Amino acid sequence: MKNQKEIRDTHVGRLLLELSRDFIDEANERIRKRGFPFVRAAHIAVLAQVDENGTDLSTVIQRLGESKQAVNKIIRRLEGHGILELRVSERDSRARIVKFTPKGRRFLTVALDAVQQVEQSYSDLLGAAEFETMKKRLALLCSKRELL
Amino acid sequence: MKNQKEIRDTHVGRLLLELSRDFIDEANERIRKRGFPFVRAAHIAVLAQVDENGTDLSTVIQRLGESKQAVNKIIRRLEGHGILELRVSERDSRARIVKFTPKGRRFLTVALDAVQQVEQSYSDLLGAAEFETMKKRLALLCSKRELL
DNA sequence: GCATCAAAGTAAACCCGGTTTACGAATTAG
DNA sequence: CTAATTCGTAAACCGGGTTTACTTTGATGC
Repeated sequence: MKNQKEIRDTHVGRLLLELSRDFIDEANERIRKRGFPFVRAAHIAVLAQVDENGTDLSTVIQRLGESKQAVNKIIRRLEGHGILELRVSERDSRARIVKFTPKGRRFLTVALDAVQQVEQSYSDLLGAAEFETMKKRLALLCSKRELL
Repeated sequence: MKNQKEIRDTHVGRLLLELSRDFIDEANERIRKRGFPFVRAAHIAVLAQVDENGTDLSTVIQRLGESKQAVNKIIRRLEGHGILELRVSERDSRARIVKFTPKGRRFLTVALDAVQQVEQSYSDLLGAAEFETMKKRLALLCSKRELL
């Protein structure tokens, strides 16, 4: 029989939120130190949807599930930082293709590096085996929730 | 040997972020339907730091780890919605005490209810035993990270 | 007791990321 | 060809966060 206080402190939503913030903060700090001081959480979310060889703006937007205006703002900002570039599609002159610039590709490597480091530090804290099964369950939960 | 695409899609930061957002969205939707349509993620974070019998504003702020101005804004908004009230401390006339109003206490019950429902739905998806061990590991990770 | 310093809270200006409403321009369907 | 749809942009706004600066009150040293 849990009291209110206990629920508030220990429910899984709080744990997930706290850890996801910690993860992002930790990763961003590493990225900033390696020459990209402007990095923000929102950037990472967007960049994760841009493929190596470029992606249609509209599909980036659709994958993120936010309004096209919101995504556009972030992408324009990243363009301003020299990470992304936009080209007009040959197929459809309304459409835009989002691509990494050379600097953007460097950014990407740094970012993925940071992510792996933080992930490793988590794994160290928990032990590799336990960490892996935890991760598998998170992934399972994620995929099941997507189906709604 | 993972390729970049694979890392981007499967690192634990993404899983945590996705799930925590899903959890909050799900809980807030339930809360909105039960008579508190104004609820926002930031409210919940703040309210979680206010005890049954009231808490010093300064300790709420300190527990949240954000600037006092930011927290003040949220609290004023919650005051405007009739959820919280502020009183001057008897001990220190600079200080303020944050308390739930009667409506606020109703809100709290609804919110905790919603949280438990969502948590239960997660547990159902994963199986109770697996869910519990996952949660324990998340909590462990959380507490170890706090120590820095 | 007083001067000084620290702490609590507030105010204002600003930034970032998201929304809605509205629109132009290009493509597709009928 | 016309109509409807899709792609992107613009502008106004909101919520939540920051920094800088300030008042009021309390605590400390002397």
